[in-house]
Amino acid sequence: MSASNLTVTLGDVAAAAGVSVSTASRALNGNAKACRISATTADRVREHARRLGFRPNLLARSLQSRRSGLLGVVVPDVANPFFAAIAKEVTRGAEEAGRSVLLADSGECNEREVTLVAELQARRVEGLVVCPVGVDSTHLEAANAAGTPVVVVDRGFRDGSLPTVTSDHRGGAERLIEHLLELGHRTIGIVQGRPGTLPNDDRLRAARDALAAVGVSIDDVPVAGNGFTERSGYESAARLLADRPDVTALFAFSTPNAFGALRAAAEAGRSVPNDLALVCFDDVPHGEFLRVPLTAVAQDVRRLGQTAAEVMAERLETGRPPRRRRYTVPVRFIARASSGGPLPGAEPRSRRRSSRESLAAGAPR
Amino acid sequence: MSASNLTVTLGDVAAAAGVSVSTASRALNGNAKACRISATTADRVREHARRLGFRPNLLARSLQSRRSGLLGVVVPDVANPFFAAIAKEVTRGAEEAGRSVLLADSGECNEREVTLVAELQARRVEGLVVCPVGVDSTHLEAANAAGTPVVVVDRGFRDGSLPTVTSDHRGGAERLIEHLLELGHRTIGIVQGRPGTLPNDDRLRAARDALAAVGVSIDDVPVAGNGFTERSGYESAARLLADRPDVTALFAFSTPNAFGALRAAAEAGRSVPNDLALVCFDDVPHGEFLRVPLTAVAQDVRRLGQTAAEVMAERLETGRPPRRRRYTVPVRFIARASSGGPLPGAEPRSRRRSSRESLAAGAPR
DNA sequence: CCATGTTGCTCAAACGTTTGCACAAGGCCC
DNA sequence: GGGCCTTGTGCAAACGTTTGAGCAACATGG
Repeated sequence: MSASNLTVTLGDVAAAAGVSVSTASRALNGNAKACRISATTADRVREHARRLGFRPNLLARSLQSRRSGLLGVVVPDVANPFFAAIAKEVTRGAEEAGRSVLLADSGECNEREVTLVAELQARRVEGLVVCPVGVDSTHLEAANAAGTPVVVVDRGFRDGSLPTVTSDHRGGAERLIEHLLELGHRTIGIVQGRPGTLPNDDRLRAARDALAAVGVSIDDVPVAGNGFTERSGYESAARLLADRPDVTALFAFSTPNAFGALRAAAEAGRSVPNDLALVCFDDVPHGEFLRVPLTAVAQDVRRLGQTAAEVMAERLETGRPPRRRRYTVPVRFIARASSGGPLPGAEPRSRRRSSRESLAAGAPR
Repeated sequence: MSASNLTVTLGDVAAAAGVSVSTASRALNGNAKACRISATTADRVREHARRLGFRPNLLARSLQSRRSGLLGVVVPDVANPFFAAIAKEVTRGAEEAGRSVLLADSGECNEREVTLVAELQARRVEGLVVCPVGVDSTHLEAANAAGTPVVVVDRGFRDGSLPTVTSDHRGGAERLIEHLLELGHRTIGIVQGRPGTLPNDDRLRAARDALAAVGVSIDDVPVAGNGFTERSGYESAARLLADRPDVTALFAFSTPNAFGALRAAAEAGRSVPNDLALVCFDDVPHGEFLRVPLTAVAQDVRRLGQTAAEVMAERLETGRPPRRRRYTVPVRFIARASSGGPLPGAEPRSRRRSSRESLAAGAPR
């Protein structure tokens, strides 16, 4: 009998209860006391609302209150577990604050991202959490300037004013290179992701710096790759291994990159880790069940999402600009089998700093 | 100069152009011709709109047109790649139809699902695509009856009227059991997911039927498990292996279940596939790189999502009830190493029907 | 018995659009 | 030169809420 009926309006409830619309509104919105609605009237209104299955129209409410209760989330690929996890945490945060999430998928296309952001603005989202494609930020800067707070996650922009949440790309890359150096590697091929994006370039720079610190010239660091995909990983690793047969280790910038490299290595007749060490940025779920468990640096995806949600929440609640411009989430180094043991004939380097290591290859947790 | 400004209203544009709001509205909405707005006026209005950075307020538009342009999507866990993929395809479909997606995460909690559906209805979504927790469907039936078309994906309900898109759970389970039977297995332990859900129960029934067809009594089919999680897989497999040392094969109902079973097997001192065969429903990405590549039945997740999107699109476009009540998406059987070779001493059964097999273990694609 | 305060409610404007209808001006026909 | 169609535009209502201001009725205090 009290099945919800979306066509019942506040007016209908008011009429049924024999009061005016305004009284009905106040009675239902809890602040009955403050608005001096008698308890009996309030009860009567509520009773009729229930009976008619009244559902307030949030569109109307939003229009009137100028608060849509909507948060826009834009990611390059929802199906990618990385972004899915971020979306999840942001959604959770938004819902805690009573907001709903409008999710959009840019498909790694900057133009689409621009369109989507405009669309979300048109829907009057109160804020935007964006994992940008990373090419251009003018639309995001514009939205931010126009009063829609923007928080950027993962891929950021070197300059500009947008608060940005990222993993510690530099620290992670440095850690992996140091690991390889300790094992005696000096000629390390880099299977990079999408050049020009902040995560990629930060990792690349950190890797080069770490190598330069032990005297490896920048020209002795072969680099290839043009995307975070398996295909790019495969092609660039194949090229790298063909051009520079002297590389003893590969550093892949993503797990798909690493899987591609793994295939390329197999086809080049180099077995991992015996003939070639492999490390990668980003961990793979169930990594311990892989034939060659991958030494990796794991990003704390949930914390990335949570941090973004928090930064956004604070901006929305206080109305202030964000405290900081950059929020860096630590990564976790996990040594597994793919990096192998020390190179024969290499004197192991001493570690410069300590760091909590994780379990070894394939150990059940 | 033409930076978008969300506070600029149609009224401002009209005033700037020296026309009435209605004229401005008609000029901007393209139907200028049909509404007999002169070309010069239309241009002038557009020019001023551009200059002022006018962005129509979609909330107002939605309210007036009674079409929110919103589609609600509810899944139990966005971070799960399976649901993320579904969300992606549905999002894509919605955007093609000019709608945006409101995404909600029920966290496998039925109560939460109920709340979320209500919330989405309050926002006047035009349709709901739901991967339900699967316990109860009254709220979904109610929404559907109240005029918000509902399409159910993955977990459905045995009765009721909601159009439902699922994988061919029965066919997949049957195929895996037949595979094991061919290899000579007769005592097959079932590591099930969440009992009571349609995918689980369909798979279970099909498995039992397939076994019964070759004379294995239902009492000789050990079953354990209470969730699609790794933990449940681990615990139930451990129990199964302890209680019934005679099982020669396990059928896990999800990849997490399978990983759990793998750990349990290792701890029980049984190596896969030599001492124990293992097959599972659901494929794992990069399955060929696993130490023990898993024989599996892969769901076509994208097609699940696409089908849901299509069914919803047709319902929304035509306004008709769905053509069918059940849409079944075929699965793909993939033989890999985890099911091992024929049992020693077993006469291999002949296949009853043919089916396209996929590549063998670990083959590069 | 009048000023004052409190209680309980209604009126009406506003949020930013869309859209049916009316209306003025001009051209055309007879 | 009056009727009529066409063209271009404006008025005002509507969508379903919220909310400030106003107004009776009644109690209170002097």
